[in-house]
Formats: sequence, structure tokens, C-alpha cells
Amino acid sequence: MGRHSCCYKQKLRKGLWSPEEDEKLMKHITKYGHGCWSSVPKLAGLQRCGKSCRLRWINYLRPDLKRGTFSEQEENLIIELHAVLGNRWSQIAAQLPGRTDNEIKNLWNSCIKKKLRQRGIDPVTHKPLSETEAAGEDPHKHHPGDSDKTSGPSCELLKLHSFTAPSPNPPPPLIPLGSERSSCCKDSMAAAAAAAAAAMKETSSLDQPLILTSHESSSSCSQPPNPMDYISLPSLMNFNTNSLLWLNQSSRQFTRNPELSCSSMYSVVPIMASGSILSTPMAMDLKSMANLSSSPASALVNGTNGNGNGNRNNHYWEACHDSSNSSGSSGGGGIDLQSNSSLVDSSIFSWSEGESEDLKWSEYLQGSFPVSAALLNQSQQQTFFGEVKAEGYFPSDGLGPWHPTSNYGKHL
DNA sequence: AAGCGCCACAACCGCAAGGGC
DNA sequence: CGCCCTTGCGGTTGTGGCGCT
Repeated sequence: MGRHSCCYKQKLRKGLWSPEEDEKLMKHITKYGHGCWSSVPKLAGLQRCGKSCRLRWINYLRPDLKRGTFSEQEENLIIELHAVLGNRWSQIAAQLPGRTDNEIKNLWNSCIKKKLRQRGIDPVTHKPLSETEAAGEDPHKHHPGDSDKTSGPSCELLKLHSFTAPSPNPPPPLIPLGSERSSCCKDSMAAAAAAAAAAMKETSSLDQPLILTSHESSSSCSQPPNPMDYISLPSLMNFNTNSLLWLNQSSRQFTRNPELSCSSMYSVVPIMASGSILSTPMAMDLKSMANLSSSPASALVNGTNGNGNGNRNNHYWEACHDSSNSSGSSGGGGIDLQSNSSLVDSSIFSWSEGESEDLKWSEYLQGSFPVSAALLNQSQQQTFFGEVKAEGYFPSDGLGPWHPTSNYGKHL
């Protein structure tokens, strides 16, 4: 794609965006949603290609973006995730609500790499530099997941995170993830596993490994079994929200809503979808919660229609931020790895097969959404969702809660 | 003050994948 | 099945600010 031929034909602008352009794009998307990106510049009156508009929206104008410097917690999480996922920035970004892949990528290249080297860690292999050098490895040769979406994660790290708990118990049952797992889903799984791995590191409630398998990884795939497919079942049920990871085969659909940050995590669908683990009460609870999906706000979920994309999402963010603030979550919204709340117990799942994308998993992982949800009874939640559409997020002038003017010149 | 290099960030570029026809 | 369009991702480049000389 790159520079579309249309960009030449129509003499489209390139380079930095002006405040006027931003405002046009912001207003347009706020009002109509983006729909088809290629038509956005035309409809918004911009001399830009759709791709450029999309990028600008995703990386800068999107109102759910968290501005400001990365917290230490966020940086650590990025390092953790990078060890597992490699340069899959979008997957990493999915774990960091309000952060974009571009932002994370830049941070990695400019800061974290340096920091790791200072600490004697090879930023590519995540091994001690001495070890890398001694092994005569070219640190740039092997990079977990780096430009190689089939490559596995750093086994060493996974060992550290997921396999350290000795298990006196016999192996648990295998739970198939499905036979048609796409690479996209695989990536999502990787992201989920990464989050789980990070969480596991913080907890010690591992009992025995649950082996989540896919036919792809075990039979048709020439790759060795992906260690990330292994997650502890007890952990899955007990230790915290990060381990509630599941796979859905329509992840691509969910990721098609760029405003819905943390998109890849949408593809990690809770157990409910498979119907294999949850107890009936939970399933019933889920069903009742699923009724919420018929609320006006939920009509916006699938996102390419109407003006609700950002709004619904934005409201989530308000909730997210509120709860994270009130709960004193450190790191400006970073993932709360200390959370031990059991969602299974508290029955505050709200997924159904039709609305799995309606929840932001990353927020869920962050622990803020469930907190919000738990604090609201169902009717309150309906009001909550109802307000989303009615009120939206943007002020009436179409500008977000922060002004993008900081971009003109150096910002942050 | 001017020149230079470094750094951080925004934006671009090229490619891959999915969906519709 | 192939073509086209669109979206999304990751690598790379361009730009402007800042600090040092």
C-alpha cells in the first residue's frame, strides 16, 4: 500500500497534520464514525488518503488514548510481553489500554532497548548479554516473533512464568481450542498467554498446567507445540482475571474496530463460548447479562455504522479511568497484576457469544472494568450503557477531553 | 548565536490478509 | 479462482526540539 497511487493523483497532503485537519477528522468521525476509511477524507473534506486518516485517528486523535509518559509498570509489562510476543506491537498494545502500537514501538526502540542493555539484558533475546555473547549468538538473528509470526515465544521466559510451579498432580485434561485457529487467533492467544504469564509471575497459585491445545499447533503445524498454549486450569479458574483466556475464531472481526483499542484481546473469548467449563449458574448469569447487548449502546458494537464507535468505547474508558483512579491502581492505568479478584466467583461476566467483542479484555485484564461492572447492578449498567449513546464522550464542540494541539511542535 | 548531533515521536511505506464480486 | 479494495501491522524515515560545543 504505502503511498497510494491515489495520493499522487489527487495531490494529497502528507506530513504533519495541522490543527484544522485534526479538527475536521475529529468532527467527522465523532459525528459519523469512520465507516470506510477510504471515504473519510472525502467526506471530512481532507486532502489526505484514508490510510493517513486512519493512522492519525488511531495513533493520535482517538479519545481513549492515554497521553503522557509510560509508567514503570507499563514499561515492565512491555518488556514482559515483548519477551513472549516479540515485535508484535499491536498485540503488546492490546495489553496496554490507551497505548498504541506505534507509541510502544517507539518507546521500545528509543528507551527500553537502551535500558535493557544497561541492565545487561539483550533486548532481542531477553537473555543476559553475557550469555548471548558467550553463545556466539547474533542477537539480531533470533527474535521471538520478530517478523516471523510463526516463531514461538521465548521458551526461557515461559518457563520462568508458567512452568515454575512444581506439580505433584497428574496432568490435567486437554482442552481443544478449535481446529481452525487462525494465525490471528494464534497471536491473540499469544497475547493472552503473555498477559497470563505476566500475571502468573505475580501470583503463586499455580497448581497444574492446563494444556490448551489446538489442532493446528499439535498436528498440522510444523512448528513445535507452542508453549504459550499451556495455561494452568486452576489458575484459569482461580488466580485472577488474566488467566481467563479463551479463543474465538472471529478475532479479525473484532480487530476491525480500530477505535476499540486492545482489539486483539477481543478475540480472547471467555470460557462461556466453549461451554466446557462454566457452571450453569454462570452461563445463566451470562445470558442475563447478554441481554444488555440489546441495549442501544450495544448496537454500536460492530462498529462501522453510525457515530457510536468512539462514544461507546469512550464511555468504557471513562469507567475504566474512574475505577482505576478510585481503586488507586498505580501506574496510571497499567495492568494491575496484583489483582486477585475472582470473576468467576463474583459472577460478573457479561459475555455472550454475540457480544464477546463488547467488552474490552484489556480493561478486564486491567481489573478496572470488572470493578466497575461489579459496582453496578444490572439496571444501573443499562443506564450506564444508555448514557453512552445519548451523551457520548466528546464535548459538543467535537473535541476530545484533551486537545491534540500538543502535536504541533514537540509534545508530552 | 550558530552549527551540529542526538533523541523522541509522528507519519510514511510496503506488505499481508480478509472479504466481496 | 483471481482480481480488487480495504484494513491492519511492523519496519523505516522524516521532522522538530534539545543539549552540547
